[in-house]
This record gives sequence, C-alpha cells and structure tokens, in this order.
Amino acid sequence: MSLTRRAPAEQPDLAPLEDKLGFWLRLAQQVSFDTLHRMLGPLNLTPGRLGVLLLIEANPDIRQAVLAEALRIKPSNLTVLLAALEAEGLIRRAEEAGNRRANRLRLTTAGRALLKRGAAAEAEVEKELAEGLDPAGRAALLAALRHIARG
Amino acid sequence: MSLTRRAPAEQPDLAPLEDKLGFWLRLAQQVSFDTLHRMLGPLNLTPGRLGVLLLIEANPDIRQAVLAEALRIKPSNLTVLLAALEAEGLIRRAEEAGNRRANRLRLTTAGRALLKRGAAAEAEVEKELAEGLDPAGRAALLAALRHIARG
DNA sequence: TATTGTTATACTCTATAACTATA
DNA sequence: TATAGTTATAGAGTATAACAATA
Repeated sequence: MSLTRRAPAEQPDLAPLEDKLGFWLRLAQQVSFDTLHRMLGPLNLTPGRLGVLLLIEANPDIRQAVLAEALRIKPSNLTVLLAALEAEGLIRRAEEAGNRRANRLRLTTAGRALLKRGAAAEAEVEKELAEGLDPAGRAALLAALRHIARG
Repeated sequence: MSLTRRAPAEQPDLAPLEDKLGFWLRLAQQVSFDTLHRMLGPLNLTPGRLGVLLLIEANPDIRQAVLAEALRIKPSNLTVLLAALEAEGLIRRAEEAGNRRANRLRLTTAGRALLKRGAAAEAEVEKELAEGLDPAGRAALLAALRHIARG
C-alpha cells in the first residue's frame, strides 16, 4: 500500500441520493437525450423534431394544437419547430378548408424519407437504453414511467 | 348524441410514442422537476440546491470537485450554486489546510435547519412520485433508472 | 506543469404574455 | 368574444473555454 496522498481517492457517501427517484430520473433522462442527440444529430434531427415527424406520419392532417398537446410541448414552441421543418422541406402546413385559422400538417416525400432513417436511429437508441433489461423489465419500466407522468 | 362539431374532439393516434423510453423518461422527469420545484420553492430551494446540502451534510469537508462529480454537474455550475448558498449563510467554504486551492464545504447551523425542512419536502415528493407503486415496483424502477444512467 | 476553482458565455428545453388573423 | 397560431422573451439546466491562484 502506498503512503502518498495526492488525489486522496475521496469516495464520498452517496447514500442521500441513492434511493431518490428524482435524482435517477434526471440522470436517466440525460443519458437518453445525450444518446438521442448523438444518433439523430447526423440526420439533423433532435428528439423534438423526430417526435413531430412521427406523429404527423401517424396522423396526417393533424392540427398544430392537437400535435402540441400529444407531444406535451407548448404550441408556441411547436411553431418554431414546424417553421424550421417546413423551411427544410420536410413538412407542409396547409390552411384548413373552412377555417383559415387552423393549419393541417403533412409530411413531404423528403420528410417521410428522413423519418424512416430517424426512426431507425431511434430504434437503436431504444435498444441501447434498454440493454440489459429483459422484455418484462422494460415493460415494467415503461409502465412505471407512464404512471409517474400521469400518461 | 350531438351533431355539433365544434372542437372536433380530435384524438390523435399516439402509438408511435407509446412504447418509447425516451419520451416517457422526458415526461416523468418533467413531473419530477415540477413537483420538486413546487414543494421546495417556498423554502427557496431547488433540486440542485437540495442535492448540494444533502451531500455536504453526509460528507462534511467535502471538496467542490468531488461534490460536483457526485451530483453529476459541472464544477463551473457548482461554483454558482455554492456562491449563492454561502451568501445566504447556508454553507461555508474554507480553504483546505495545506492546499489553498481547494475548498472544504460545511453546512452552517442555518443550512442544517433548512436541509431538515427541505428533506421533509423532498420525502413528500418521493411519496407523490411513487404513489401507486408497491415497494418492489419502486425498487425495480430505481434499479432500471440506475442501469440506464450507468450509475 | 498540473490542479482547483472561477468567470463568462452559449445552447437547449421549457414557459408566459402579448399579438395577429380569423371565426 | 373566443380560437389558432405566432412572436418575443425569459428562465432553468447544462456545457465549454479561458483564466487566476496555488501547488
């Protein structure tokens, strides 16, 4: 054993955080976002942008307010996301027939193509996050998260 | 049944998000932060500030770099948190004997008193988050989150 | 030269309020 | 008056780089 004591190897007592859902939710979510950004970044996608594309594909002609609520983001923030996606030619906003206030959203062909690649990247992320969890464990985790999120 | 069709009750297809760990991690963490801020706010605490107090109490004379790593925040951001906590008389920073670069952290009496109230509030939050989960389910959730966070 | 902490700054995600235009 | 969307702005939380003081 060494008697040198530079870098005293300090291993603090982490007990106060060990059983805190709040702490581990924060860390797990950070890993999730980091992984998503790493895998989606090369496609010029973010978690938010991918969510928009996913839900528009599943809900053609969805309205912005409905989409924002489904994604659990504010309409004002969705506006910014959509403006960029439209400028990049990935989605189209069309006035609703008979109600010129409302916008109906659709993917373009380019949007559909990019979504395909984004969804594949996202599937990799999900695999990476759940690595080491058996299907039952993963399902239980999802159920618990949904319960906490009141979803 | 009514034939009126204002507010068309649109219920979009949420299937693409339903089984995504990334999505539900984000929502659960948001609920966690919201709840923490709601319960800690009246004490002028935040999740980050409470974490600092908790770990200093468990580790008297801990160094900033060690504390930052334990909390998984950057030293530069910890500096800001600590400056405020010290200005409010909740902690003290003392130069390490024999190494005037390093700071050793301690709670003041006021800090200990506030921590007591903060910890109680935090315990309520944990109860609220885990409400409806049996102890085994909560333990499994914690283990899964820790696994994802690689902690 | 390396370590400890600090400062300044920037970026992302989120939230609120005030506004336009339609209805 | 109420609704759909937009704009501007602000606040957390997080990250990086350059720096001062000390070792």
